[in-house]
Amino acid sequence: MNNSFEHPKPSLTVDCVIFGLDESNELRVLLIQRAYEPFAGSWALPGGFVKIDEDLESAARRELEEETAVKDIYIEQLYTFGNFDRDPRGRVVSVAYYALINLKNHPVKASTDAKNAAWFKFDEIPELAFDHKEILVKAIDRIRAKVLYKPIGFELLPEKFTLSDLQKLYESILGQQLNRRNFRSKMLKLDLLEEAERQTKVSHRPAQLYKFNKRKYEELSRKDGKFIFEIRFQQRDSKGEEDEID
Amino acid sequence: MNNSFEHPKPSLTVDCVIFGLDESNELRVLLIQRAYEPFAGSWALPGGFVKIDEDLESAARRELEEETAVKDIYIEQLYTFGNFDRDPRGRVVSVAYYALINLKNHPVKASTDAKNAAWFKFDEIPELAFDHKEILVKAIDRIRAKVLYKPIGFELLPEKFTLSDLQKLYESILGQQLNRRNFRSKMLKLDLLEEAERQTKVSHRPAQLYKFNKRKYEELSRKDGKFIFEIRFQQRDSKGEEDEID
DNA sequence: TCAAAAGTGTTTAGTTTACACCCATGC
DNA sequence: GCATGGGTGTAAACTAAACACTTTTGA
Repeated sequence: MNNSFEHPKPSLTVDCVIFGLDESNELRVLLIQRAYEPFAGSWALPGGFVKIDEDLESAARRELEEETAVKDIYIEQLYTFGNFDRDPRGRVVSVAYYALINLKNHPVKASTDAKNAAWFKFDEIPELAFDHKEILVKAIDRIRAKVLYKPIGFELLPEKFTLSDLQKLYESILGQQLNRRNFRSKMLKLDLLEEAERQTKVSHRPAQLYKFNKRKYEELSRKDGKFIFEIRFQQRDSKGEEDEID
Repeated sequence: MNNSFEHPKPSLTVDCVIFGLDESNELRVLLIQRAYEPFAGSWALPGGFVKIDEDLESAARRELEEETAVKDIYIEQLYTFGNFDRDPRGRVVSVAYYALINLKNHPVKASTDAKNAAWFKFDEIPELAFDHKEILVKAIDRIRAKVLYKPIGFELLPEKFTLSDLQKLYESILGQQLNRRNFRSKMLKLDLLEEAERQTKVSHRPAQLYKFNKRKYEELSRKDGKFIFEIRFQQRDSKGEEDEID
């Protein structure tokens, strides 16, 4: 392959918005602290330049692993940011990816190119380098919309989880309290959760653990034209808040 | 701005998937016939190289106008295609855009870089250059999904249209027959259509013409948390087809 | 008077919402 | 024995689906 076009070209980068859940089932995002200029010391999304012989998604994975040690995850393309003034170094177009990961399976440590890597709560996000705030906002919008009609939330949880874990996850992504009984019945009616064992060693009634049956979900999506995964609640003319007080 | 990064860079292009409706309310896509190598003579999506000081969306608009004379339309980013072997000339990453346009307001003519430009029905799409077939498929998937929860269909219609026009549009995008009475009542219940005059000079009962009230849609989307635009039909255990025979 | 498309209402089934109390465990 | 979160059922309101005949016009 020759690659000798005449005209000047933009540089091409990838950036990754990685979401994870913390111990209390709150959504967090993975940021790195930049080691080099521009924006040295600032927090930013992990990412970097695409190599000439590398697919975009591979580049995203590589940069993510290089900077945070997170690897072997499922990522999805978010959007491409290409305003001509978005990078002080010159014309840089960035293809953004996002992923939802299970925080426990993917320990984070800062490595090459990054001074530091850490998980941030949404309400504690610092100023970010470049237009990374805009990218992050777009990613949040995307998962908020997507979680309603695709079972992406399960990517964030360990293999076995309780319905309360799942509900807190939805509440955290949607930024909205959900009614417990309705959440449970809607989720169970989808018939995509398999019972595992019960919890042990909790100082309250032990909860049922479930596993998400991904295979079944995929079969239904393929075969059954009528099957729709949908988790959406509307709240009738919201006068009273929350779940009732017993 | 300096733009002197050392490493070799991919080239960056934009491609446009433009949808329009023909006289019989069938969906079509705008293709050009390439004037130059590679793939000279092949049909392809309109598009071309991004200039160094040009935003991505501007590039998409410029290329579209250069090749097809279509201009002043609302376009939206679709996806970025960057497999390293997608272009025989070397490494080329392409940011794809899509748009839905009203065919009558935007006459098409081939110009610079294109031998020819024409609207194709979905079942008559020829072999396309590069990975443009894949881009097109992704665009169709996108509008099929989006038309269910955003009123994008109206972009395809003239200002005033009948409910039958609108229904045919939905049927054409979704590839599915819809029940006329249910379609009408669902659409009217949204309360986003304004009555205009009636049809004249048709050799059957003249239909009511409507205009889409975009302002009202936007207000409701902003203010009313409960408001959801949704046009989706499920068909109960599909035994009988079509509308009943009178 | 015919052809062609517009227009309309109701019943039924299914889904969504709202809501309050008892249960099981560890400490 | 108490604190903590787990677990459950139902009635009422609403929404979606199915379905057949009459109307209006031009030719």
